[in-house]
Amino acid sequence: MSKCGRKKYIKTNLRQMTMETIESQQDGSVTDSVAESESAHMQTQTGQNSVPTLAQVATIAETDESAESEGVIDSHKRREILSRRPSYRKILNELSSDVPGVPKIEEEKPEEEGTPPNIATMAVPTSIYQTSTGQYTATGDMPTYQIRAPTTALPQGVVMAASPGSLHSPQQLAEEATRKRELRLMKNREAAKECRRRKKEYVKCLESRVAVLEVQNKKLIEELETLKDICSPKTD
DNA sequence: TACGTCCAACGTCAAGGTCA
DNA sequence: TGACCTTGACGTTGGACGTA
Repeated sequence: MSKCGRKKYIKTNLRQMTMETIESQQDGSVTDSVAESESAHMQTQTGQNSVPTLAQVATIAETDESAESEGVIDSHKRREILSRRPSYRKILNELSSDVPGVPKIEEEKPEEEGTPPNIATMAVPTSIYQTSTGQYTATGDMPTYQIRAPTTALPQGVVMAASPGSLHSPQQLAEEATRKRELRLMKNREAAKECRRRKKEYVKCLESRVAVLEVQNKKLIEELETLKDICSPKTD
């Protein structure tokens, strides 16, 4: 790890520890604005009760504090409380059905739909890079890393097509497990990218909606003032 | 120019959600 | 019910930018 990288690693850990300390002392309030908007949205738009609101989170946290004398919320518990929310696509699509003008997050690209599921849909990057930590990335913007050429012309998933019943030796089973893991990681990699893209789109949409609502609010206030002026009796 | 800081993006893990 | 999907959390990285 480079010096800068190590420094950032230490800094990140310190920041994380600091955040945990702060959060444990803030009545369980959430500092993440995205999570805040999502929770608030969940309460107002979908009406689902599976995800606690901010107030509920705070209440739960306070209850925990009373239970734990030190007042330190277990990070795992917080994670359980805050972890699950509906997908951005779902939230936004529900929102768009309620409010005209709110764009929907589009479904998967047609080119992906045109391919068979699972194995054949695996998108294999043209260039796969291996980082210094052994990670792989397909961004293509890291020239300092050596290019790791694909071992075969076919996606790895194609090899996965072999039926498990044909595997006998422990070595074959191990290879199969490794391939399954690599396939899962690759799929999850792509899913994470897509998820982040949706999240950005979702946040943009919320921001634009805030702007629209602010304008509407301003207009209504002005209208109210005008009506007040009209309706109020003249004193002189 | 070296260094520090911030930020965006990434890969991975874990856990809840969804669906056949 | 198991396989797969989705997404928050975490750790890591590189680039941009300010500063001494």
